Amino acid sequence: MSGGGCSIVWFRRDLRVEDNPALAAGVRAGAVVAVYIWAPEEEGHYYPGRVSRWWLKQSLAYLDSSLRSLGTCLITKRSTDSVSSLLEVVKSTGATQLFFNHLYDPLSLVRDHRAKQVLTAHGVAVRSFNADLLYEPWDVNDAEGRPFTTFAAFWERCLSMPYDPEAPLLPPKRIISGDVSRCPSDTLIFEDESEKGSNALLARAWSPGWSNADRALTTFINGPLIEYSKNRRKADSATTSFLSPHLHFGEVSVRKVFHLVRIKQVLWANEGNKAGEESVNLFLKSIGLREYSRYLSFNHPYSHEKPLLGHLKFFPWVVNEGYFKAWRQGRTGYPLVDAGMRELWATGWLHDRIRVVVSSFFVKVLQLPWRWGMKYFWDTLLDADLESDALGWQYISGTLPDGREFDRIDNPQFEGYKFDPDGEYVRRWLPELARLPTEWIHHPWDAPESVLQAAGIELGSNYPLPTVGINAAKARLEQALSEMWQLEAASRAAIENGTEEGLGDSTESAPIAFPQDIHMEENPEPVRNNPPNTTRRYEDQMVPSMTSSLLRVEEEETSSDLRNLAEDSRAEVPRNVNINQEPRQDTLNQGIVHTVRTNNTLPQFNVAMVVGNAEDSTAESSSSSRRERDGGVVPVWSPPSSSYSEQFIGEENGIGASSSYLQRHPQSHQIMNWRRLSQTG
DNA sequence: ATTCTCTTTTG
DNA sequence: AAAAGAGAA
Repeated sequence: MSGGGCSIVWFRRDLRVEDNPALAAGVRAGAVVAVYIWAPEEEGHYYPGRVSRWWLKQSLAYLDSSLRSLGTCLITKRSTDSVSSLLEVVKSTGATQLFFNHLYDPLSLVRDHRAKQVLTAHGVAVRSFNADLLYEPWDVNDAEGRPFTTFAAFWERCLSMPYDPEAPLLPPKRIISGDVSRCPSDTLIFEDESEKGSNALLARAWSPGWSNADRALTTFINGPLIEYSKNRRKADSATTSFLSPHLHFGEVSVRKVFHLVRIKQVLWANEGNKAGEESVNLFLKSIGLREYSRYLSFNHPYSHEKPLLGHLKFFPWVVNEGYFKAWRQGRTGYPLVDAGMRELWATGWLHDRIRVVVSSFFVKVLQLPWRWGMKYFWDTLLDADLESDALGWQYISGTLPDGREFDRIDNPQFEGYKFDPDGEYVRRWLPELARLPTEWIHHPWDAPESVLQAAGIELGSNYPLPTVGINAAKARLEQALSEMWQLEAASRAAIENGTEEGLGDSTESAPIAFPQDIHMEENPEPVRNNPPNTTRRYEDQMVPSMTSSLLRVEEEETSSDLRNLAEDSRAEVPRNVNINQEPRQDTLNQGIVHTVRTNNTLPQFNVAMVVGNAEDSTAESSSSSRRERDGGVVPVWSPPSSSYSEQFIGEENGIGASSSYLQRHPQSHQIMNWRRLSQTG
């Protein structure tokens, strides 16, 4: 086919052979070298947690064997710098092209852009594709062409785009292997000795790998999907799709999920199956939230460390590592929260509802800094995903325009009876409460002494009393808010007087650091799903360490480099390049629709486009390639041009904030509420 | 029809 | 927590 050397297909979080545009492009172009580069130091703080690494290991092995059955193998490289490793692979294989699929987290955006620059400079043709989303972030804009800032509007737009998401690609029938005789694989180490025991148990519950993902998808769509809406509020039932870890690593493509679900949707709509339709809409909405997390991360690349709305800048967070520890250990004294936290630690999994419960408790009752909680989720979740993690915690913390109101405190006792009405979930994960009657199971502190005695519970020793009472939390929240207002007023006055510039900024832009030396007792035997009659005392509950033991010192440099880079640059400011589009000829089924879109002006916001290697593009378009529109485009960051805070937070005083995010949401509910509150308080 | 109450939803 | 919706009186 295309002359010259082979192409590298760079796998990242697209560990599948089906509907993988980068792989398809490589196969079309001739011989393929499939590469995975393990460079966790590049992730800085966000070195993947134990269970996430376990999954990755399995998934890579699976991908390797799939590739082998197709005629090639997966080359694995251990690296501290992905781009240099790519160059080495280029040198040792004589590759002339590089294909990969887009990622949207801030680190990847920077790294992938560099990869493109460096390899292009070395004469390698680089092309990248959309494999992770229904629509590229820069394709979804409001009527004025600006990115959406609320989920509902975003998702509505996605569902009414003038062209459908791409139909999934079939897996290649066979792959011609490039010459890898001079490109040996490194052995990748994903777990240390202390982790092996715990990891062994994960395999009982989960099967990573793309065809397992496929099976999970089919099972879900043909089974629980129709009941999704009815069952979604049960903390405990196995009615979710369980697709999130598969989706995180790209073992199954969202586009495939979307298409299969849509088929059901049409079917049920025809049958007039109301419940089915509602279920589909709800499930698609959760897919939409995943899309939105990428969208947000792309448009606001600091959303994993900075609040999108800056109005909490002066909030006096409770920096109390004791609270943090109690939360992690599942010893807050609120049964639903504790059950959730123990399930999380034991299994790496939590139902979405319970994620909301425990994180809301964290932010509103304990009033701990949300990034701690976010980091802990990152460290412990099997489906840990930076973009979703950030979206979730920002939503809970009320720093999104459409997030939860900040002064809303959810009461875990009431939520307990809502999501776990019979207390079964609590009994499973808190064996010490197993004998408590349902009447008291979600608020043992109210139970009569005789009841507690009969259940073998001694509050304060057996099971803790509430760490913070709900009423105390409410009081403290009010007080903290008025404190915040005072601080803000002071800061505003200072700025108006011109005496002070960066007071506020320094507060918020030096975010409260992660606790450094929280090393907990690591228990070699992981806590399993304890049968209710086991009498395990809470002291036995093990807790993971916050800082990964695998982090090395040299990494500090890497990560701080990256952080500096991140701090100085900001996303966007498009210099829009019109992209080379001839109307696509879709070999499958959507050719006509696409002409519409190609005539539309291309995105002018948020992303600078780089036209792909010209020679390559033409070669592609002359063949009947279906994904050529993605092929030439790599999202690119423009060089640093202004400080972060102007762009993303916007100074509340309005100075020079014409384009500020906050100003686009002047009616932000939080602020209204606080004004009211501070007058009374 | 109108108000009141209970339920559901809220990213 | 608050608002919107559904259903009852």
